[in-house]
Amino acid sequence: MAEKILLIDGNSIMNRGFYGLPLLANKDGFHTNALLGFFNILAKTLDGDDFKYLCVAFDMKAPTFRHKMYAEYKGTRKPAPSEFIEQLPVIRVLLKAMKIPVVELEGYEADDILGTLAKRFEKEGLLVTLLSGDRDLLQIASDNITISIPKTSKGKTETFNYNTKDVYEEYGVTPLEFIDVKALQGDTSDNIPGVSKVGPKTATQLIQQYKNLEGIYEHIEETKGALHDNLIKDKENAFLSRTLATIDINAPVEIKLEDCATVDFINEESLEALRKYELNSVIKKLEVFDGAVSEGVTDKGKDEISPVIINDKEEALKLFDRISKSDKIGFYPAGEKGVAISLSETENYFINVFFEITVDFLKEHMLEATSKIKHLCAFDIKKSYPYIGEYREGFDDPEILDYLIDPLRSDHFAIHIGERYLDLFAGDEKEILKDEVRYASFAARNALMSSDLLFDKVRELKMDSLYRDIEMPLSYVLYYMEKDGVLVDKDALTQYSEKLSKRIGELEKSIYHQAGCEFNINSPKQLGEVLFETLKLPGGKKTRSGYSTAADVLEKLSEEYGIVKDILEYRTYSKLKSTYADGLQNYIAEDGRIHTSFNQTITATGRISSSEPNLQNIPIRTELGRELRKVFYPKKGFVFIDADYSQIELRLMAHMSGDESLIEAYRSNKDIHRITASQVFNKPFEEVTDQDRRNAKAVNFGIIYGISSYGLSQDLSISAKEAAKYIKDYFATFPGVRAYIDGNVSKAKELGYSETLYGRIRPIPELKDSNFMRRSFGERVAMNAPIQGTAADIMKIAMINIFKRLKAETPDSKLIIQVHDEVLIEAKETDVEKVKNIVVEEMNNAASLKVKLEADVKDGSNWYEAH
DNA sequence: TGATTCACG
DNA sequence: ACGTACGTGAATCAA
Repeated sequence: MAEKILLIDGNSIMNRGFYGLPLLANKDGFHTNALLGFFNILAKTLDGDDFKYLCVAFDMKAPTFRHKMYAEYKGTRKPAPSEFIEQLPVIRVLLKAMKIPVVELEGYEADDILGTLAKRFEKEGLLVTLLSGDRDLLQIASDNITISIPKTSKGKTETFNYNTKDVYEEYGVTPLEFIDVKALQGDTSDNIPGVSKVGPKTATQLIQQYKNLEGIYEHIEETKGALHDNLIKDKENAFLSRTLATIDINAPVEIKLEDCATVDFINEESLEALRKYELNSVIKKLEVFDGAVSEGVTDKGKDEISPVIINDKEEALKLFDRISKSDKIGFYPAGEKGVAISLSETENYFINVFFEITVDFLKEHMLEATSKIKHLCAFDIKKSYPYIGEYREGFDDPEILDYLIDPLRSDHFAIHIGERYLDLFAGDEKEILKDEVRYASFAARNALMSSDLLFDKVRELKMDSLYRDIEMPLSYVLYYMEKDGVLVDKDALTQYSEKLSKRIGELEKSIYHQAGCEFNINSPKQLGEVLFETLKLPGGKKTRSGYSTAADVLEKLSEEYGIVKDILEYRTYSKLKSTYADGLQNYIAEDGRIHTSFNQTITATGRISSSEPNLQNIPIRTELGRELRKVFYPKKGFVFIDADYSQIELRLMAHMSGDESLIEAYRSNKDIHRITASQVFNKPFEEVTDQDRRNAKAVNFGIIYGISSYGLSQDLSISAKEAAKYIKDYFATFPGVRAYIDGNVSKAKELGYSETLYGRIRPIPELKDSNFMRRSFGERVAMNAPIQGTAADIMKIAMINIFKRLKAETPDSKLIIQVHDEVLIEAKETDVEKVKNIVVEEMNNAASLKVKLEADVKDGSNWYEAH
């Protein structure tokens, strides 16, 4: 069996990677999608074949200058985007670190280098695979040289392989004849003129008949008409084109075969470099290919953990004693299985739930043993509170720390922190998560080892106060809210569901009747076909998968077409049924209550999110949906108290911009949208119409979201021009607002992130993007994030204070739900007034701003009444 | 698994 | 000129 070598067209494969993957970036905002794509294709090619040798060739010319792949983009020679260019030097650095040989030659394209090497190594008896996105290389194909062309879309790579016969099957000519075909047809993007009016079909046919250019011109009389004339006229061009199209297989490449031996991709130097660009998946994918000739460095970073397993009560008690004498521990509970404890990098324990060691036993003794501990570190610390007691100074959660450092990431968990900060590679995350004991052990130890490191970073970013005074105390509040949960009336939910079912059945019938056929109304695809093809309603295509059937599209048609009206109603009803009426049932626990998760490390802006189930999107905007809130009710002897901030974001806009007119508008204590309308539209307050008010309200929202005339025009169903006028008038009225949001954008562009009043950061890599759409998105984010984020910060402060005071003053009353600017409390009937006062006071005083914060409060016997 | 749709702030 | 509002989570369909 002959030995195999893999030759790679570096620029071309980078290019495939770049356009095949979304614009990924590491946390510094440096784009990495071409790099990642390159290595994914490499790994896929290496997988399932056995290459002993490997080498990558690059063009020496600037990518803006003339190589075809950059010009593939529509004939005109667009310069490659900066996001791509910045990755080119990096791939060279990475390959060098990975000891993968790179060949570049002044004045030669990668094609020439690859062609030369392919032919040379073929002669030496090797089997050659040439990996490129460029079909020009097909002329090199032979029985021993395979041209491998990967196609990447949506992250998935498919590869097409060509040897002589494959080229023949697809193009009807041999690889060598392929050159002459191209000489005839030309290639505008490659500056190859070819022969006028000769395209792929004619070119192929001519070559099939006459073998090559010489053959054609020997039998030139056999050709007829315009083709004949063009062939004669462009004869010189044809031969010139062939020269241009021919890959040079005699380039002065000096690399020797032994230099191309694959040794170890993953070594200390490459590990560091790959991590810097956060290409961790690459490490995993490529290290498996090292093995054979590896020098043993690969295993160095491999993380194995073998905790001491404790099944014995006496042993457990001894460990609890050691814990109580420790200054610092890492902890992670594994549900019903036991707990993991880490005393140092190498002292790791797992206490099994076993025989007389029950979960309660563990809780009791852990509480005792940790009661005086100075420093306790735990991922997802909410889970640990049953074992470690109320939050206090000295508790750390690396997950929260990492979230503060970069809220855009979605991997703040133990395994990833190990990889990113501790150089510990535990292996496949999914595998580890299956083994709760193993995961808990990693989590306990990694928490212990990473917390200080992460805290230092947070302190450098000036978020230590945000962390200590807001996020950590809040984690305990959230733990309690989850634990307490909310009562939900299961029977009422069932009744509601049945009511919906009835109407859904009627609508179904009516829709089928009007459509003249039965179909799946829930399938946007089928629905689109029925509406726009069968029934031929106006309203064309929108998405790439077919017709858009979104509500805003259908609403335009609902006046005129009964079926559309029914469909919209059907949608509303089936949404209410599946997501809420039926969906919520599955979450009602033994105690009759729903215990949602309040997630603290998810959102980009600092808000909390709620899941399993999401209690932050319970319907309210329509009466039918709002009814659903009646199923949330307080336990006997209790009432619901609901408080929400009145326009907190707009008030923050007033405060943070310092705009005198807006501040004054708030101080006047009049309806803010009406007063905005009066000032922007230049009318006396009393003459403002309801339509004026609606428009002003939409503008106010737009301002907070990062206004654009188009967005506003969509919202108000007006032209972009009219919307632009509104915006212009708004900024003329409130010049301070404009200065402020412009300042936000330029500050964010400078820093790479935006910031809240309390120092929370949100990175915005899109601001550096060369793509207009993505960059504009970044700008809107820069306008919105400080406002939305500050509102979130303030609500968190209020929650902490409400929690404290309820505990001290009305301990039976509990904070149970938060919906961004609203909190719901299950309060003892006898405490109603007290609780109302506490909540309003703490919400209003959570921050002291240039305009007052105002919370509205209400009580009721269910959520419907209280809000 | 990703796209679409829609519930909330 | 480019094509859009900011932030979430769940259900469903169609690969």
